[in-house]
Amino acid sequence: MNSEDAAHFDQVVLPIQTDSDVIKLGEKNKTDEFKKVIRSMNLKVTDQRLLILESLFHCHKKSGERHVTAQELFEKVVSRDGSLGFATVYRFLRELADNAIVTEVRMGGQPSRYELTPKEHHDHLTCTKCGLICEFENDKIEKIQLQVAAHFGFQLTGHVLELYGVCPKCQKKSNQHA
Amino acid sequence: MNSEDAAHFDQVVLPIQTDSDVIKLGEKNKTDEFKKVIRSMNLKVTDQRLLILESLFHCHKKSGERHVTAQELFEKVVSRDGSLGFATVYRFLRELADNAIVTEVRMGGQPSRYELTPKEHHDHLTCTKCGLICEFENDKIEKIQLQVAAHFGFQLTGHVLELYGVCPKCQKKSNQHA
DNA sequence: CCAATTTTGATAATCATTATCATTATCATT
DNA sequence: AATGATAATGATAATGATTATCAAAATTGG
Repeated sequence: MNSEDAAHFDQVVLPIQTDSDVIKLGEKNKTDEFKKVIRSMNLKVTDQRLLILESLFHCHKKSGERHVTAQELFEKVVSRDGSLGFATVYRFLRELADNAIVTEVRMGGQPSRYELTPKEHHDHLTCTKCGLICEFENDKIEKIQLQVAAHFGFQLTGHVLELYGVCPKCQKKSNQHA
Repeated sequence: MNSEDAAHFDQVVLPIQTDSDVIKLGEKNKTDEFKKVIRSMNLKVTDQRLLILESLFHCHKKSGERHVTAQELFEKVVSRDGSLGFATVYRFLRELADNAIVTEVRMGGQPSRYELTPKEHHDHLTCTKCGLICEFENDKIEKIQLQVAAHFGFQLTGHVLELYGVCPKCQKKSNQHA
């Protein structure tokens, strides 16, 4: 059930947004690009991995689905290849995260979400009720961080800023219940 | 293979203000104070809960142990009362967190850590070489965070800001080696 | 002290994630 | 194209943190 499904993925071709993609795709042969990505991690190219990358990339273009859980991704992928095991998805996602191709967002209590690593750094605002993630970026915060580090004599190498709150939808819900 | 990471992760070195505690203790009768805290949550006073609060407070005073996991706290507490079940610790910690008496810090993948909620919020600046943690606090960042949340219609409930860098000592070390 | 209500502790259940391992697939080299 | 060394897969069991369950024990207002 492996190699002949290649044609099968091709119907997923969508317009490409070049803003923040790590994986740059030529119009014609994205499969070749995905293969390069996989080889760049010193891994072997398999149909499963291509399918997973394909799905990830597909999500990446839809603004509401940019941060996927392993389960969600697994479901997407299984609908196209029913024999693909979820362990494969988890394993490959970890590999991708280790190689900084995807970024893992861990929100305590809720399952990790993954996104294709964007070129431009951004932080996250996460809903603690439903897991919705909004991305934002704020120059002022970045600058102050540098100042803080400097104040302690630190050489800043990275940071994690995660805001937690309740999204508008969930606020409405809890108001109704009350 | 996890517990030693946790230990070195938690060595907080900088300014610790014990007067900013939520629980104000008279020198003599802290038990009475703990009872008030418990009753303020509409819960009944039990020996277990007193012991847990006692232990939490004890940790709070030692700079290296401010952020405890439920397991760590359970172990401390069990050494004093062998019959105390860990479910009780988890339950009570959640109760305390719901009532904002303790603050839960969830760091992706790792078990939640709890600390007595300090009046003044602080963030962490962590050395990636030696694990040194400096606490800091910055009003500007806090305000911007509120603005960001408001912009998305979120009701902000918490945040994690972790800066990563190399501390002065480790900078010197790596200079010597080079 | 008593009765109504909580709390406790032992245990089982969840849920996300990992590890295991026999089977199958990949790919550099024939 | 065939081979074989190595890596990947998928089914399943294992793990680890946290929750739920529930009978027995403890608390507290009256």
